[in-house]
Amino acid sequence: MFWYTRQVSVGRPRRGQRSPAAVLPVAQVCVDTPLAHLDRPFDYLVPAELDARAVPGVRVRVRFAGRLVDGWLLERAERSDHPGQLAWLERVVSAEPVLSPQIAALARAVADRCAGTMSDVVRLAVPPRHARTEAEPVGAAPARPLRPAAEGWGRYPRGAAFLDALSQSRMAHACWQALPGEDWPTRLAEAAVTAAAAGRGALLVLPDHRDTARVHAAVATLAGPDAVVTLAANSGPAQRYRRWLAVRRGTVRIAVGTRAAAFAPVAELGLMVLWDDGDDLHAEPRAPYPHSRLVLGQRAVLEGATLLVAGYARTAETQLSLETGWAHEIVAARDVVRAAAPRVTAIGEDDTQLARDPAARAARLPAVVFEAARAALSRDRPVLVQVPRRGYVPALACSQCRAAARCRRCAGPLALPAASPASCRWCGAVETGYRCPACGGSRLRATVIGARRTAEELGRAFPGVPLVTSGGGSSGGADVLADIPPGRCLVVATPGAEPLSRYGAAVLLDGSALLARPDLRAAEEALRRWMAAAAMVEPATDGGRVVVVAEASLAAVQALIRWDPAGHARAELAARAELGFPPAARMAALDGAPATVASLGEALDLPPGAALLGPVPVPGASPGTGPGTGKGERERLLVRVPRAQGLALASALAALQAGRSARKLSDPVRVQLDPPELG
DNA sequence: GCAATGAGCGTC
DNA sequence: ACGCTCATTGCT
Repeated sequence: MFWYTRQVSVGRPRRGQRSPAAVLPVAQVCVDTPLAHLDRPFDYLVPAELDARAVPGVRVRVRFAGRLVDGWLLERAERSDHPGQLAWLERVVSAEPVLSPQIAALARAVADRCAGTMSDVVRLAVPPRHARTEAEPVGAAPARPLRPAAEGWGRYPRGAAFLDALSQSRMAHACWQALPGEDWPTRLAEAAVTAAAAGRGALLVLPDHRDTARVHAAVATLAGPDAVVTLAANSGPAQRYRRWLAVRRGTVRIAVGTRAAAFAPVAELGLMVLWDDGDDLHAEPRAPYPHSRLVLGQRAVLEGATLLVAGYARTAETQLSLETGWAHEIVAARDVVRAAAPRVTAIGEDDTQLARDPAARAARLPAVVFEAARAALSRDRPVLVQVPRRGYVPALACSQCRAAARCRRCAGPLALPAASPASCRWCGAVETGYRCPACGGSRLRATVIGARRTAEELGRAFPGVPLVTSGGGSSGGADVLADIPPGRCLVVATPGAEPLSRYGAAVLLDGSALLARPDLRAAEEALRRWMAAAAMVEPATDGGRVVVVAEASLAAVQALIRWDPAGHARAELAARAELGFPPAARMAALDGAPATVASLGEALDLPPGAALLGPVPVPGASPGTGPGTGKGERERLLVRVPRAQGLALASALAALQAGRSARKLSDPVRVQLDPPELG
């Protein structure tokens, strides 16, 4: 029961004059505080003079524990359940309702699933205000576009039905495996414009700016340049806010962007697209670490919009959504896939069958690689060479016979930490006098550097052919080549930095580096990157060839050869179910100081079926060497529960964090649900 | 026995 | 960073 009592003005006599709004005098406010135990709405009295502007969604200033803090007005109410006296709403920062009821509900749902706080999620969802931009006149909503023809979806048996569902605003969650060589930006644009033609909004979330630009261009081609905006953090605060406002105000119906755009307040949302959900750029690095897949999945449930998860490859998570019946698949028939795919050949790491050509022989090129490249160049086609990204720990091999170098003590892989002697990655033993057990050679070479060198050697085998490189620098993608000159050319690129082209052949040299990663997703990730590169190669019928340097017996290699992303995802999901790993189970990683982590087990009120694993050293933080040791040492406790207990696990972890923040424990514990990297 | 002072805590 | 509670202190 709420009773208005005139505030006794202690020290602030000027405030005594305020009176509350006549109707709905209570404002429920989400206060912007980092404290987990305060993650709930707080009630404030709306003074009569703020009545008109204090609408749900506006930014407000309130007095909270004495200090003025930011907040978001969630709802107006007739009364409060708070037994004490209410404080006044101090200020409505702007009239713009930036946190719509839909996005507020989404932020709450995402926070609940990630064991995070609503204000943390709202800060990810709502861009910083830019007052001058807010005051600019609002544009008129453009006319509805016409439903596009979209014949391109005809190659997929359920494609037409999917577009029909969109045009009738029926929900139809789907997972689409694009054919090799598919003009996927145009297909996605067709889907988005189909939704827009039905009067609904569309939101397309892509891993990086290059993909975003391609989809933006495809939508603009179909529906005009005013029909679409790109929401990007790299375009300056004014422009960023202006575009975001255009989406919120319904001036633009189609929005594209990277992971922050997953929260974009698109009006009357009908379609959401997530492209290449296996790309780790979709994982938000800021607390509470929501993945775009989770955000869009929650929105699909809350807002009744269709979610389309699309890519060449398929993740185990997406496979699970198919197997539970939540989504249906849109895939081409086997013979259509075969007709579109290049011919894929796998050669082992130690394949010593060198080419007969003298130049290729001098460059130590395997015959298959040389032949594939030569054939493509003779058809005046570019050749793509995919090399590992920087940052992978290079493994060592005998420089003479290329046999993998192994530790004498434990047979673990030898590696070369920066400016130090070779040592074992498993037991740490230092190897000084290496002798190859296969050929007696005494010199080592780094296989990853060797791959890069192979790319150079490839160039030497084809004198006179232009050689360009893309990616691989430390400048964070600034050295990525968008296009390449037409005609014959050798292109050396790191995964994700491949210039757009129709290649005659591709050589995938990063196989061993990718597959050797001690990560649960290594195989899935390798296949995803290989398919992204191989999809740019001409079909086998036109002579397109792909050579992957990896053992043909590996499942990921087989899936590439047969171009079978669905089969690989099925096997991956089955394997994870067997091991009790996500997405078959739900896991949480709790990172903190060793003493703290050790005590977390008892502090948790875990749901039934929960298991604790570890503690283990936090992956990525190399133990024993480097400056990151000592007091900064961190350990990780893993908690695993059956999938059905995911929400219960998250709420137990939120309660843990609330308890810690209430007790003012400064020593932080990082909680991450279904962490993307699992040793 | 009780006011004056200060530390701790919740936060509307 | 404010205002509340509650414990301690010091004086009558």
